[in-house]
Amino acid sequence: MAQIKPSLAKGTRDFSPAEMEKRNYIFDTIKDVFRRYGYQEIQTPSFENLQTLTGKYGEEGDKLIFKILNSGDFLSKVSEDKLMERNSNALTPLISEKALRYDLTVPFARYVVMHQNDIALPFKRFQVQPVWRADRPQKGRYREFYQCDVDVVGSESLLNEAEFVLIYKEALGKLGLKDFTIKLNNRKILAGIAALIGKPELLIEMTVAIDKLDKIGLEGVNKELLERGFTPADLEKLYPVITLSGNITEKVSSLKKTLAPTEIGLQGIAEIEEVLAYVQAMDSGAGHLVELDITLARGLNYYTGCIFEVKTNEVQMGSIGGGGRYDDLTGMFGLKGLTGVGISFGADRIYDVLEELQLFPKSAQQGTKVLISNFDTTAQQYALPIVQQLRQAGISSELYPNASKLKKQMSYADAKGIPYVILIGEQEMTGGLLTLKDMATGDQQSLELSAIVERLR
RNA sequence: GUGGUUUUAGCUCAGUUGGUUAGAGCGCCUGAUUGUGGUUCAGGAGGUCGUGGGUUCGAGCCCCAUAUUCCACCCCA
Repeated sequence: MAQIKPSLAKGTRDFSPAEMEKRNYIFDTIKDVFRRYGYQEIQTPSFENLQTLTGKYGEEGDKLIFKILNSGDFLSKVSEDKLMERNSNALTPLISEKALRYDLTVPFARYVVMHQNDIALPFKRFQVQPVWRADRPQKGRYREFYQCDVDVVGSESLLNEAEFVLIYKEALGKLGLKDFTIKLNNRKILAGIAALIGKPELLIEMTVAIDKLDKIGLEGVNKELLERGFTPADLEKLYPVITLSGNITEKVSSLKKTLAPTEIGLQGIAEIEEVLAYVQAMDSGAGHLVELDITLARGLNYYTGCIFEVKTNEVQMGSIGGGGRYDDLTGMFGLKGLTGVGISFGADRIYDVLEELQLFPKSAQQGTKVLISNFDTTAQQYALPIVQQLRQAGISSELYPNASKLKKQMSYADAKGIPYVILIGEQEMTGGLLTLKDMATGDQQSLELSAIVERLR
């Protein structure tokens, strides 16, 4: 067989042992918080029927879905005309019926509809799995990455939203992040603003434009709004909203006045206030993390109420989490009137942030505690029951599998960061005591196995 | 999808106007030490210069294509 140069597919990475230790530390920390808030884990398949995924993420999102070619001679069933048209978009559904999941929320909605008779509402689930996006990779952006989602369906209470704020606070705090902001907004406020101008149909255009405020400034936003179908008179009305400033209470009271003519806008503000009140009642220290940011839009089309986004202020990085309420996601699968709300942690970005800030604890690297040397076949035979006894005593142990030079075995222990080595040779086997070497200090002493177990446990 | 950028030893990187045999540090292997790693010393291996074309007497260096890395858009975790 012809040799091929080994390489990774664009936007993917291998995770070596040291990286997996750190990744698992992140996953374990986040999952632990999820469980303590009463969420249970599920998993769904890596790929779904293409139909399940398309049309949920907006036009841009749909383009980023990785499609899977049908099996067999998939072109034989396609008509000559379709092939000659050379129209990829028209051809795709004919040759692809499956796709890699793009996020965890839509598969979850599908899951809820399919298992509606088995689950008790409100249903609180979490899910930690990889998702795939055919995006162009760059810093903090991969084509395969893990999301840690928590969602609850079947409860319209804003207590859920408030708990998500606390989950963010707790999980990110446990991971060592000190300075981060949980941005909060509500789609109803955005709808209210659009209604105020009298152009509810331009809601999406409006949010996309004002979302860029911190990037392109007020003038840039105005320019973009004009390009997207708004008039100078509209900009006049938008001005006080876009340039909203002050602390969260000031923003709320200012918005109340501006949005007074629109019922939906007032409703959005009321929801924000309620969430904040819950947060305050549960943890008075969490309120300062929350910021009302009415320029926060979030692309995913299915959000209808509160929306979240989390940014770290310690390093330059895109959002490390986001989420929101969706009132009718299950409706697309035939189950109407079921509301849901959830958030997501971007594990890979959090990893990059922790790495940059050097926040991984030493204990995130727990490997083999003791290596037993291998002198020759006799010593190996002698060591077999010993290594098992150590393992049964809960001590991570390994017996070097070959009678290589001791120098090589010691180097192995050193390279792998194994803190202790047990030497078993002629002397030890006749004397009945084992030699325990502490790799950090270089000290050696002769001990009985029971004493070694005591010491290493 | 658009524009730019990167690619040379296992890793991080030098490499002059296009000119003999492509370098360094770290790592790796061997020995000093046949029962001892991490330090020290001596020696050694390892490269189709991302890939495919082209220009040239001659290409790591110039041109074209392509892949890849990172960055800015777009969008997002």
